[in-house]
This record gives sequence, structure tokens and C-alpha cells, in this order.
Amino acid sequence: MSKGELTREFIINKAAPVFNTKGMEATSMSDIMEVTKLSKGTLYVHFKNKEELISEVFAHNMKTYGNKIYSKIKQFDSAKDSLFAYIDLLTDISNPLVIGGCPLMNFGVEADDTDPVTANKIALEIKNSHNQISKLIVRGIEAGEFKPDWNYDEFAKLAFAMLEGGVMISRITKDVSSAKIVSRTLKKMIVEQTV
Amino acid sequence: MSKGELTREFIINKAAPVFNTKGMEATSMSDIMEVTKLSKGTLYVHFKNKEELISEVFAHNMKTYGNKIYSKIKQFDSAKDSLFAYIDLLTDISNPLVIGGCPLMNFGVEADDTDPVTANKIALEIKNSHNQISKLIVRGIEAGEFKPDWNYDEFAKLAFAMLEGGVMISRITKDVSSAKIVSRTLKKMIVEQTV
Amino acid sequence: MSKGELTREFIINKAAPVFNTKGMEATSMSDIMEVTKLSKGTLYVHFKNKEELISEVFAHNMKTYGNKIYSKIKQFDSAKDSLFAYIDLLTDISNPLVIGGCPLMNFGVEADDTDPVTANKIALEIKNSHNQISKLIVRGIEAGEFKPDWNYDEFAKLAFAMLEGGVMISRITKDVSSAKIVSRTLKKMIVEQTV
Amino acid sequence: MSKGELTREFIINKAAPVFNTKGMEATSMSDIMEVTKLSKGTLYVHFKNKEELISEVFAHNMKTYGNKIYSKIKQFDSAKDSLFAYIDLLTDISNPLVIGGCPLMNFGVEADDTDPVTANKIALEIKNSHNQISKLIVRGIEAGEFKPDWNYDEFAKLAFAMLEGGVMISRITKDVSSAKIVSRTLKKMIVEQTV
DNA sequence: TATGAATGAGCCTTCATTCAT
DNA sequence: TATGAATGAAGGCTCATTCAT
Repeated sequence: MSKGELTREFIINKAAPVFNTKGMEATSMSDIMEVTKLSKGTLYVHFKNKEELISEVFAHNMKTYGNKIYSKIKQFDSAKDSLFAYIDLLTDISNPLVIGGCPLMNFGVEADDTDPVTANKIALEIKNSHNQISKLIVRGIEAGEFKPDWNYDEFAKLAFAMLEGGVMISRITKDVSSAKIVSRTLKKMIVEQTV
Repeated sequence: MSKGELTREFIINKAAPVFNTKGMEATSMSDIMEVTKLSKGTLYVHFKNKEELISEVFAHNMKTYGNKIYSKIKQFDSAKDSLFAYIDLLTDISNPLVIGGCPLMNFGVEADDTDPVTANKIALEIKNSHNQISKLIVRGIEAGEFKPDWNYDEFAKLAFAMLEGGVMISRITKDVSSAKIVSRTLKKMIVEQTV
Repeated sequence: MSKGELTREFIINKAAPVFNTKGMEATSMSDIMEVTKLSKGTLYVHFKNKEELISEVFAHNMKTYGNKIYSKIKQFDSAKDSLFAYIDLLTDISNPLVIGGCPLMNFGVEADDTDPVTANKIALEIKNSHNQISKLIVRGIEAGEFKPDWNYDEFAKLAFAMLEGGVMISRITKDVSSAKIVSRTLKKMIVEQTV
Repeated sequence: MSKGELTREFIINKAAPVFNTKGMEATSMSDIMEVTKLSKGTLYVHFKNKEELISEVFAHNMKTYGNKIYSKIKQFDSAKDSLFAYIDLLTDISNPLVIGGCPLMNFGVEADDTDPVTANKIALEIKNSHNQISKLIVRGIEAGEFKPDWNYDEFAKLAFAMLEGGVMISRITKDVSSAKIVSRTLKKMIVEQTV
């Protein structure tokens, strides 16, 4: 990696949690100067504007998010165990996958009505999450773990919505119970589909 | 109502959808000037600062939200019908109860890590929603509609989290399916508890 | 006095110490609203603008200042005693004749380079002070208390400058010594002119 | 000096007479924009806020003031001549050491009741002036110019108060006589202490 | 007489961005 | 590549003042 690329990565790394915590609008380039201890000029050498930095930050947050999930679920042979691990990972309020909480939620709620470009990127990532859950179930079906008639696509959407909803409520209320109940309910649903 | 109170209400009315759509930080007092066609000075005659305006706007949005829900669910004698209507109301993506979508979600996600005062107010409103669902179920149990051993408090939290999650995903992806699936699932759960 | 005149006097009374302490520019009409608990409109019923209010406030402060001096010095038969009392009055830092200190100094230093209208009024009041001192000395000469060849006009100017200087330094440094030394020196000068 | 430091100095230089003439409150950052022909942003690149600019401006004015005095009085071998020159310098109304007049007086009278931070800095500078006069006298005593029992500390305070008072009155009244009389009186006092 | 709603210019400050070095 | 000086629009807010009631 060239020095320039290194600096670019460094900036993204430092900026990512700030944008995810304070929000896109509320985070200023000065905030990023402060957290990187770099000059204003340097920031604009590596990113043509705030928008581009946000875009990279979102991608970086999603990569962190995805990697943490992937490296966890691949530890299990059983699809059910993987799904359970996935659920545990997402509903662990005190250890968010990314500082500031789920970037899909944070960037998505801010972007939905005002920033279609970002909203579209987030929509894609959500579909990705749906797919990931679906694939896990398919693997389970093929392995004979789950009932073959399980409507996995629908369940994937349901599960992801429930997880995001539970986490959102728990984060705002500073009360883990919503996330916990979602977790328990989803696990029960999975068990019901287990052969 | 005095002229001042009228203007104050007028400002809140006009400002409410703007803050709910663009976000608290991203909405400027100039945006409110534009949408009210009032001068900057007038805004500050009626609200001592942006914070106070936001506070009133949030309260107003919550009142609209609550009133719409209440006037709907009271139309039904059966608790089950009320619950179904509640679910339909919240998951009707194309007709949000408040312009810009659920204020709990919009204000909550922005406030959770940065604005504890607002976050607390939202937490209270969420608890309120939980109570509302719980009470509906209690009414149904007392009327002999629902099984008496239903853990309604837990279900209330589950249902609200699912609804918020489904709506959030549907809004971001501009795809109603998540909300629809949540709706269908919740209704099935309710039916399972029906005597 | 009509009700209107009473209110006008009331406003001037409340406003006087504020302007004398904070300064003309730094005092806002809102400050005066607060201190009088009157509405903005009422203020402008009685004064056509801030300038007029300041003008009245200055006059009022000067009247207070003048009255306090006059009622003190008239208590003494001897001109020397009167002069001593005058000196004591002006150099008593902890009991200023007007709240905020000598208005000649406060308004004068703010107005000198920027507000010729006010500056002129202050210049007149200063001349007045010079006259007052001169007259006291003349009275003393005529009574045979002071040497008849005393250059009283010059001494009046000297004394007043010294008093204002001593008070100014003492106020800024919060150290009475400058005012005390001025007082002592002036008294010695007076004694030297005593027959 | 770097470009930034140069600009910073430039701003201070241009701002100094404005603040000293109009006053701290009455001078706006827009006034400084105008006099420097720089943008508002640039001003805030070099000073974190108005307060910091004022602080630097005061320091700059005091340096100018001090330098002019020092370079004058050091021209004389005799302490008496130095003192006379000092008096002449301060009482030359039409050629003030700093544009707008003595900054001690201008900033001091504005700050005394409202801005303790600035007031303290001014108090220190006043003590400095007292010391300067005292030292001059000590030098004269040691050189056998002045009587050895002269209470120089007291005279220093007296002289400075008289000078400031005389100058203040002369500036406000636009009549040099007060300053002139103070000057003459002080010189006479000095002569009386001359061996 | 008294009120307070309304105004728009102006306040200090921060913003994202550009550019010469 | 890195810097930081420079910009002007825009931020939230206060100002003195007017006017209908």
C-alpha cells in the first residue's frame, strides 16, 4: 500500500465511528480533522468532498460489520448454530459490531427521505443481509437440519426486521429487553423448523 | 387562543414534518422560515431556541401519532380487531401516521448517542406504546377473547420492536415486503392466542 | 404626575444603573425590559428610541450625582469643610454616588470618540463640576477662609481631574490607594491655601 | 515569520485602533473585516473568537504604548528630564500614544464592572506604570538628583492617577487645559523634590 | 397607556471547500 | 503528499424598532 493509500485508510478508520455515532450531517470535516490530527487540506487530498468520505466510511463500516458476522458464523458446522450465533451477535447491545451501532440503521434512517444515493446503497446491503440468512437456511435444509418446506426468504426478511427493530428499541431505551425478546422469539422459530 | 398561541401552533405545525423528514440537525431555522414564510425574528419570539422548537415539534408529532392510533383502535369492540387495526396502521408504509414516518424512529436514531434529553423523552413514549398494546391484550383477556396465560408484556415489546423494524427496513428499501411480513406474522401470533 | 410620567420615571430609574454599569452599547432594550418587567412596546411608548432613553438616563444619573453632592456640601458652613466633604464623597470607592461609578467617566470614555452629542453633554457637566468647585473656593475667599490670590479656576480643573483619575485607577485595580492618595494630596493643597 | 503569523499580525494591527476607539462591545467582527479587507472566515482562522482577538489587540496596544514611552525616556540621562518627558508624552492630547487614546483608560472603564479577566490584565499594566515611574525616581535619588526621602511609590500612584484623569477630562471636553494643568502641577511637584 | 407579535438587519461563529506553497 | 491560509455562504441567535390591538 502506498503512503497515500495508507493515509486514506487511516482517515476512514478514524472517521467511521464518528459518522456512525453523530450522524452524517452532524459530523463536520473539522470533527474529522480533530480525530485524525490531520490538516483540512490533507482530508481533501484524499477525498474530493465530504460525500465521498461518507461513502467510504459507510463502506468501511459495512465491511467491519460483514467481516465480524462472517468470521463468527463460519465457526459453526451446524446452520442452526450459525443462525443462533448471528442472532446473538446482532442483539448484543453492549458490544455493537460497529461503534455507534448498526450502520444500516444509523445511515438508513438519516438517508431514507433525503439522500436517495445513500439510501440505495443501504438497500443493497440490506438485501445482502437477507441473502446471507437465506443461504444459511438453505445450507441447513440441504444438510437435513431444517424442514425442506421452510419459506426461508420470508423468514430472512422477518428475522432481519425483528433484529433491527429490537436493537433500535433497546438502544434508544437503554433497556436490553426488546432485543432479548426478539432473540428468544427468533430462536424458538428456528427450533420449530428444525427436523 | 391568543394570536401568539396561534402563531406558535402554526409554526409547530409547519415545522413538524420538516424536522421529521430531514432530521433535527439537518433542519435549519432558515428551513422553518421558508416553510412558515415568517421572519427569523418571529421564530425566536415564539421559541427561545431551536431546541425548544424541536421539543415542541416532537411532542406535536407524538400527539398526531397517538391520536391517529387511538381514534382508529377505539372503533373496534373486539381487542383482536383493535390489535389488527393497530398493526395495519403502523405497517401502512405509503400512509405514514406522521409525514416522514414514525417520529420515534426518526428522532430516536438521531438522538440515541448524542442527545440524552431527547432520547429519554423518546424512551418514555416507547414505554407508552408498550403499555398501549399490553392494555389492549388485557382487555381481550378479560373479555374472553385471548388466552388468560398470554405473556402480554413480553408480546407488547416484541410486537412493537417487530413493527418498528419492519417499517424501518421497508422505508429504507422502498419495498413494503418487510413490513407486510411482520404484519402477517404478528397477526398469526395473535390468532394463536385467541380462544 | 400622570400615570405615563410615573412609568417614564420608573423606567429611567431602573435603567440608570444598568447603563452606567454595562455601558451604553452593551446594554440592550431587552435588558431594560427585564429590569423593568415591562413589555417592549411600553418602552417605546415612553421613549422614541434607545438614544432618548440613554439621554434621560444620563440626565437622571447626573441629577442623582449632583443632588448627593449638593446635599452633602451644603451641610457645612466652612468652604474648606465643604471641599473636604466633596473630596471624601467622590473618592469613596465602595459607596459610589451612582451605581456603577461616576457617570461622567463611564459615559464619557465610551462617547468621546464616537458619539459627539453625548460627549458634548458630558463636557457641559464637567464644566459644571469645575464651576461648583470654583464657587466653593470663591465663597471661602470671600469668607476669609482662603488666600484671596488662589487661582481657583485652575485648581478646580486640577482637583476634578485628579479625583476622576484616582477613582478610575482605583476602580479598575480594585485598590483604593490611588483614590486615597489623591484625596490626601488635594486636602493638603487646600490647607496650603487656607489663611 | 510565516504567512499565517504575518496575517495575524496584520489583523491585530488594523484592529487595534478600531477597538481602542469604538470600544470592545461596539466593535463588530464585521468592522474588522472591513478594515482588514479580509473575509469573515479568515478572521476566525487566526483567532478562535472575538475575545482572543481583543486580548491580542489589548496586548498590542500596550506594547505600542510601552515602547513609545520607553524609547522616549531612555533618551535622557537625567531622571528629572525623563519624568518631564514622560509627562509630556502622556498629556499630549493631540498626539496620543495609541490611536483612540490611552488603552488602559479605554479598556479599563469598559471592563471594570463586567469583564474581570480583562480588568485584571489592565490592573497589572497599571501596576507596571507605577513601577516605571518609581524606578525613574529611584534612579534620580541614586544619582543625587532628587531628595532621598521622597515617597516615590506614593508619588508614582499620584502622578499616574493625575495624568489619566487630566487626559480623560481633556479628551471628553476637547479642551487641553485639564491635561495641561496636571502636567504643570506634576512638574512643579518634581522640582520641589529636586536637590 | 400598555401590550406583545412581527420584522429584518446584524451579531458571532462554523461550514465545506479551494488553492498556493 | 501534505499543509494551512483564505473564502463566503450559512448556521443559530439578538438587536432596535414598528404597529395593530
